Amino acid sequence: MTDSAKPTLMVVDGHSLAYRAFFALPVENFTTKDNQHTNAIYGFLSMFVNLIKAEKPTHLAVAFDTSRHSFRTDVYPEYKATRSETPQEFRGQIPLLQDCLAAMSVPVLTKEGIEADDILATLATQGAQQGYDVLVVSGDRDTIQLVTDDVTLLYPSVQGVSQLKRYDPVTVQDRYGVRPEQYPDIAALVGETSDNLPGVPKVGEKTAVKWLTQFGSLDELLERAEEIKGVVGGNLREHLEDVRRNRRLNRLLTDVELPVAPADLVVAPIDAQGVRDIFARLEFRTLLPRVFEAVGAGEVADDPASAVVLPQPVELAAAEFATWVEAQEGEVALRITTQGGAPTRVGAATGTEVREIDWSEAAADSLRGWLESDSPKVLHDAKPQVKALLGAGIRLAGLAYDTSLAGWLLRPSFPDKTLVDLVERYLGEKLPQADPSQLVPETEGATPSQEAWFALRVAAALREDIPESVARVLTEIELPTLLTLADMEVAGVAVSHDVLSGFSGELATRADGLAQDAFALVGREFNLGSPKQLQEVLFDDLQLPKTRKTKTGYSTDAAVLADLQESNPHPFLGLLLQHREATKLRQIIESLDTAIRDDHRVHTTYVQTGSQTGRLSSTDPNLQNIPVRTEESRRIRSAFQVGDGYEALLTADYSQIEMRIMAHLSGDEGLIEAFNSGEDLHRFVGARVFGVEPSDVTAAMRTKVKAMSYGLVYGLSAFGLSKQLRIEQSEAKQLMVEYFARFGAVRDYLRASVLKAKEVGYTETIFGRRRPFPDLSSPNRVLRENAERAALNAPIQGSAADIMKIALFHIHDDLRSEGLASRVLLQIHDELVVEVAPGEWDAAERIVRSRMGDAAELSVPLDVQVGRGQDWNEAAH
DNA sequence: ATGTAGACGTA
DNA sequence: CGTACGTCTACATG
Repeated sequence: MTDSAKPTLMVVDGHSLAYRAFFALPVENFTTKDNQHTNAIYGFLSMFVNLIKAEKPTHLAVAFDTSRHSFRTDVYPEYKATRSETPQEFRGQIPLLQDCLAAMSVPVLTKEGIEADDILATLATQGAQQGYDVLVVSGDRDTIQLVTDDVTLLYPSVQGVSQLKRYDPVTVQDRYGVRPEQYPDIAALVGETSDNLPGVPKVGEKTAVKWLTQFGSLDELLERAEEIKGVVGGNLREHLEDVRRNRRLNRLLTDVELPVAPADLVVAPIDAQGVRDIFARLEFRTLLPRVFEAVGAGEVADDPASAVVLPQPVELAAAEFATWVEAQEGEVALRITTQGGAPTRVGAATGTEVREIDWSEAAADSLRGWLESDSPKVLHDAKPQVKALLGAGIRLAGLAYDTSLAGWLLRPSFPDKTLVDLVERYLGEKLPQADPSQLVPETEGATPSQEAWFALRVAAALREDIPESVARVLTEIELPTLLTLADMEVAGVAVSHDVLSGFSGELATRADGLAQDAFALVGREFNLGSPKQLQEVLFDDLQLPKTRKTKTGYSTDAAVLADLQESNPHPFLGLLLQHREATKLRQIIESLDTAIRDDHRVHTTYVQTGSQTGRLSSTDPNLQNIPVRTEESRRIRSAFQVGDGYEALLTADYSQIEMRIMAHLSGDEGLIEAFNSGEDLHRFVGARVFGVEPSDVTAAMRTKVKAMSYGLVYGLSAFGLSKQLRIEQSEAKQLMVEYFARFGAVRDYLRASVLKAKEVGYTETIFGRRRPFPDLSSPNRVLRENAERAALNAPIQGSAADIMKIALFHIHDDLRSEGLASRVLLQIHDELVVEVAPGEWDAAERIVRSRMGDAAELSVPLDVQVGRGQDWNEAAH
């Protein structure tokens, strides 16, 4: 019925609709891993994008209440007073919802002391006067009064938030029996319980409509109230003032002063990256394409790129290509495409020109000199390219910049690691990509040299944004580490298939036996590996008490099973735990075994941008989580063996590096003394905390202070400590008090460090690596406290990561520069595994000890433990 | 085929 | 209600 020539203004009551969504959607399904509830946000946005898609408004705004206080509460303090407190879980979602809307370029309107519906009423009135078709979207019945021929109300039906009922003057008349502008008269007579506005007793909608029809208007009715007979007549006469008050309060303001007019609310292009970022944080996946679809691809603000003119690649012969790159004065960007780990093409770029060639023997020969020279080169994600060159016998040097690492250092929390992402974020352009789903792509992807050209420009943009200290972390730590990691990945580590498969067979037999015993106990067979089926068995068949709740049911993890075993001993529990252990070990062994390559070695990939703190991560397979805790699991480590042509494995690990960093950063004299005394740390701390001689520290005391010390680094609470140690919360609290009485500077440092982070918005390691923490000032308590713990940990874990990286590449470089064949194979956060060539043990040990010990100048020594063996397990002692 | 939840391995 | 990771299985989606 809308006149397509007229613009459509849609105004939405964000508060009331989000509130309905909050109750409509089960919170279990809408909680992020950080425990942020998102049901109201999701429900609102879901409905919102449907609306935009269906109604295609040309102008758009969402209004929110500021607080419960408004001019209505000034007039009538009891207004809405009976409403229960809006839950914190709901209120916390509103700022995030507003962030989403901001990213979608939707104006968010609020005004102190004014309710959202008054803003709606004002805009609707103005819009209708100015020739718009107006759509009011609200869950508050009072907005019915706004309906006219030009103003339509969309009101959520009882079925749910996604169903909106459309009210025009005819529908209102049909449903309520009065014209829209009379609806407040009915509401005034009937009253509104939810707003704590009592009406006339015994008067409902029917009576109210009858009276209004009979008298023509509310004023007339109140004037001639004497004419109404019976009990209700009496009631009306007794409540005249209430009705007048109700009518005053339910009249929406149409003259609120706003900073915007309808014309200012024209639909704007969305901030595509901003929407991606916040949706990623809220863990919305399916919503993203819906938003983009609703706003229409043409409306997305990341388009202007098509206007960028790409330099056209010039294909050269190998010798000419080498001459060209060698002739360049400044940095040259480089992009080596690979297939199966071998180079296929090479592209090079300066700011204005691009050149490329196919990879070939001739190309390798011509380019070797330049590639191995110090001439500065800029790459995006250099490591796989460095590895491909190593495979071709070329060792890349002169690595001046890696845009992937730089992007990560600047924003470690964002997953935009591809060049496409960086081009979009830092250049606001689109890197042309061929559609991989099409055999004959409609759009040409960028060529290698064009990608290099983009990388060079991204590097320039990143250099603008990156603070000095972070830039130094890139050039002085990350880039040399990258080259070291490439060598480590290429080297791999020898793993014995025979050791693994023997163990795997044993475990399989054992797991089978345990499963059969368990089935016999329960009286039926089921899948022990299914948490769902397991719950039935534990809580229905065996009638064990319910445990800790999870999103989908009750937990069956090892900790709660151990608790259950204590409170309700049952032989099934023991079998289950043993079965879990056996199958877990077997699964680790299997995945390791399938990762063994033809050279009998396992080649992991270190993800240098894989953490937010500066640590590495390891994938395909992950060699940083090989079991070690139990005697049995260490058999897996004995499968990691010294390779052919080498003499021994050397392991070197930092002892208590995080506590040492804490001692250094806090300057706590007690802790510094502990490390300088040479005494066992936990014994020393235990002696101080419990006021006994170090020799009198019992095992129990040591366990307690050890847990406390480690917990400190993670922001542990008395609650967490009591749980971990299985002691009373009061005792944990007391332990913390005693601990801090002796080591107070530690607490002072931790407090000050979080406070500083809140002030500047980021944390910093000893070497200047930064991690942003926007959530430290979040009004949402869960988000804020999570951020506080992470912020407390980040400088400590991050500094340890920095120190290890520095030691790692120095060891790597020293081994090479001394012409040794020994090589570093693995890094497990605070441990290195080195494969030592015959006759090189002493040299290797010397280099490892000195480089690890001297990696940083702290106020306490960096202690390094070195072990030697034929396999990883043996070398660990 | 792809994604999520629960569980669990490491520092 | 302790930080940082990766990977497996089962199971629910498409």
